[in-house]
Amino acid sequence: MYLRYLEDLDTQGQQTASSDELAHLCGTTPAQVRKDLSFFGSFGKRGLGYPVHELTAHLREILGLEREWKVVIVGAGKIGAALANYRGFRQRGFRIVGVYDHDPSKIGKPWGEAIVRDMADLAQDIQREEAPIAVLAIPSDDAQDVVDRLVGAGIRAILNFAPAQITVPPHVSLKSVNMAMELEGLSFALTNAMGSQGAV
Amino acid sequence: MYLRYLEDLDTQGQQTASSDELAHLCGTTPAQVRKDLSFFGSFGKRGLGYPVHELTAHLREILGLEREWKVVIVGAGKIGAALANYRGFRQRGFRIVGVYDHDPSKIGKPWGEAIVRDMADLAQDIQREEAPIAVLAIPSDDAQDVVDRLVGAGIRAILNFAPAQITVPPHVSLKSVNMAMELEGLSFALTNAMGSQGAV
DNA sequence: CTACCTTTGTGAAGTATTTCACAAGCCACC
DNA sequence: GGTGGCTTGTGAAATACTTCACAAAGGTAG
Repeated sequence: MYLRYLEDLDTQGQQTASSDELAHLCGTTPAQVRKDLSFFGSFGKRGLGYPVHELTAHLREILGLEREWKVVIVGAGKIGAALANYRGFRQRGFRIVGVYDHDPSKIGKPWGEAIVRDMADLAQDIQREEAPIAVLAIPSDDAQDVVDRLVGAGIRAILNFAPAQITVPPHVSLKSVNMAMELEGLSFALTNAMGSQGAV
Repeated sequence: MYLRYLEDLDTQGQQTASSDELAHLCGTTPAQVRKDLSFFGSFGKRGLGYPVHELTAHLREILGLEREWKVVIVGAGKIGAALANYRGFRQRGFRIVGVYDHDPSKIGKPWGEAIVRDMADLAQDIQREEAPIAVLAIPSDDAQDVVDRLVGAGIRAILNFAPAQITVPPHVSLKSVNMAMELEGLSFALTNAMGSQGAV
């Protein structure tokens, strides 16, 4: 989060930013900003603040964004399309090297810059291309199945959009986004605590 | 999260579930399950576990899912399409009453069961339909602008997919999902702590 | 009806996270 | 080169969250 705002400040030509300013931008507190950043090192100058450009570079390094990550998208539906279209991925060094589906009516058809490939080839393609990250945009029923295949093929990280609890071995990183649950959280906020809380 | 698995168990006809079982399904601990549920009341029977069907109803009530929520989608792009297509929303009581865009080439065209409307009409439509929830699926640049208009029209909750920090007055609930940040989290997990952590 | 097995609900203990508060350091100005 | 106004970095205090552990039930079998 800090990185995004620092990049904005950087393109605006701002030289330094105080923890107070960053806190305001990110919706947190100055003390939190300082503690967070101090975990990785001592980047600021007392009396001045943090050097925007330099800190940006540091954070990109810390997050591993200096290299390019190859990503495969599994599931050529609407969510997959939205993700493939999203410029932010490429800007941040994530290159989509393949899109997969098992629907014969989709396989072989062009899809953005890529062509939809058969999910049956997924495992060997991952090994050949050595893509470490997969984005899962398929129905829940197939999710764990596909995950197991991805893990077998040597995937290292999975971003899951299927509303299912999936399990992976400890050496694989997993992050799940569940849009229905997000809306339910809002429903809860509206039902209770009416008018008492803001951002949740 | 508990609700989703309880609904599964319910359709499978299971009568009761122990905190241990729920913990396993949800990837947490039995003590955590009990503490979480006890916050809202005392639903279980000692020696037996929790009554699946009854607890499901309780949770739906607590989350405010017994009523129907009207939702407008702002932005008729790929993300908007993915969301509108998502059956889970309707199943959970979220009814999409309108889709808006400011692109003249999209306005008036059919879009799923709805027709894309002009964003200029957004404010008055919200007031007329009294939709309390908006899903924001538009580019970041316009996000805060549109949010301000939504707030002015009396929106009560916003689910934001634009990768921008937006601010709302305290009586409006806000939840943001940022897909680039999720991937960056995975990049971090892969760069550091190689092979030491699992799900993040 | 009693003994025993199971599982909840919950204070207390243990961790983790956030906030406080202030010494140390940097800059600018005189 | 000293003085004063800022701002960081960081131990310590405060707060929040998770886990432990066990008394208080509920059920069952004999």
